[in-house]
Amino acid sequence: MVERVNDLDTPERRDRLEALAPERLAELDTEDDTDDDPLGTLPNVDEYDQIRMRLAPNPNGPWHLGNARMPAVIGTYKERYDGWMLCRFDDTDPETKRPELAAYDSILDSIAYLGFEPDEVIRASDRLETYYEHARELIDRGGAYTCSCSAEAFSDLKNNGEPCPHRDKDAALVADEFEAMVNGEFSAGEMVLRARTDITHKNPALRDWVAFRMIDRPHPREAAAEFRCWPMLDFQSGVDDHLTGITHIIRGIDLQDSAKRQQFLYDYFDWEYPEVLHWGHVQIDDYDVSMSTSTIKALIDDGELEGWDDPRAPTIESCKKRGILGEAIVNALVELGTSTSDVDLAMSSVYAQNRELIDDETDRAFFVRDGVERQIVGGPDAGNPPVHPDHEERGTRTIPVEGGVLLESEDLPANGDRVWLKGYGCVRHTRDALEFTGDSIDVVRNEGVPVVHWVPARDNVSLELKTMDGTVTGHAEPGVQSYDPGAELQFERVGFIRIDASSTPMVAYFSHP
RNA sequence: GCUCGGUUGGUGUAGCCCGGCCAAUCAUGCGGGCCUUUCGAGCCUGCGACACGGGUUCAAAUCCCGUACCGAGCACCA
Repeated sequence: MVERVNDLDTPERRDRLEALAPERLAELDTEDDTDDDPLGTLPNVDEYDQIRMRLAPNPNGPWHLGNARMPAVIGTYKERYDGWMLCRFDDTDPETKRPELAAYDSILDSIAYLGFEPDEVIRASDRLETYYEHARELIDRGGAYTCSCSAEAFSDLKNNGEPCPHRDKDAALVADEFEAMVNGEFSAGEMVLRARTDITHKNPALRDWVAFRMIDRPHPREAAAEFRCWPMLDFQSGVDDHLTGITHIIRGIDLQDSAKRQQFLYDYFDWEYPEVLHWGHVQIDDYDVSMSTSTIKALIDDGELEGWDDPRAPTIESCKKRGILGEAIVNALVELGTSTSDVDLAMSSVYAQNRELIDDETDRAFFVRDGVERQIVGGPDAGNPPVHPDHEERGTRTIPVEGGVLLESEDLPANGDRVWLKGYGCVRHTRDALEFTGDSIDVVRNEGVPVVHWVPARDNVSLELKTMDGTVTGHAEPGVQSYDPGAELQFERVGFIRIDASSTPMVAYFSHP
């Protein structure tokens, strides 16, 4: 029987199924409604009235493209499920990953550039009292103890699955010592509060982790500068996720054990842990600079990069300068999905997305790098290429040839050969000039005459083009002068660019081919 | 050392939970062709992948075991 079914082809099976069980066929047909984004569905969405997610950036510097993945994916899910999105600054380390005051705003700016707006913004450093209250509650429930072991001494015990002497401390003493921590009566390293998990747990990463520690250096935010007793990420984030009603957490595989650690906390408090997804690290091709906040910062400090918006830096600010839309970045990042394995983001994918978004609206212009000058002999006074080849209604540009033209040296034909100056006509290279031939466009179609871009030798605009490989100087056609900073153009046969400054020379950033 | 996770074409991804519509999706990339006064867009077309070995099964990308490789955690970082 099974073999006979296997022998049927798909339409035959459908026919048989329709005859036997039409309702099952309808089910099959509706199973593949797909969304317009490539992300998978979130787990158990039906169990929640509202999907609530959070971005949890550490404000220790401006964002790079990897950081953008969080708002790109979470923001996309928010839109799909009509959910709620929190931006929570996890700024609880004034020492090792010290927050940078300017980063709070710059991160919010980057999120906005990507096209998203958090429904609420909070800072962990505003919430210390809340964490203290929960720590007291945890101590009351027997879930934590103060410990004055050195990090090394505790690590040795822990690795052998042995408790430290402080583990069975009297609850009242724990409470007192914790208040002393809160009051700043200890210095860094002298005392911590540990979560009591399972000191013999087979995974050593979960054994009695630190919940609070002392930090001597004041927090850079004035409002938080007086505190010395700071929660660790697992405690702070665990409490906040519950209090803000987060239903779905998405975070990196480096935090794979976090949920397991925090589960002990949730058990003590009798809370329900949110759904959690982990994704791998993102690497990026095409850049020589690694996608790491600290690396980029170091290169800027050393003068290797001009700043966070240097086109060689894989940052959001640099993309913005280059005219790469936030939407293009988001589309490319969303395409990466949320797999747990490490992924490479191909910049060609970002470029393809951006091209699709801006191509139709972007005016065309000529830009000649390292120009070779030649006089034009005979022929009209000016060329008139279209503003956009697909939109005749947008008109034409007027580019004079009086006084000669500049061609890219590679485009200058050999003596005696012809070349078609785009928007002007066919010319022949004779000794030291270009003679207008009056040939029709058929010579391009049938005889293989190359088509090249050009600019007037005199009436042109000097322009510096900043690219990932350094700055290129050259000359643009006169009309480029009239574009304001922020405008995007396509330099024909060169690529898309964004005008950055109307100075002399003008400054533009190269977007992509 | 202990623990946890991963491996689908050049890149990314879908499918895996619930084995059969999978001779494996879509995008990007690269190659051809058409069109074209761009190296852009559009249209047509081609290239190219289930890490390896066993097992279960009528049937395995999908389930199980092992191997290899990659990654992560075992911080008083996030």
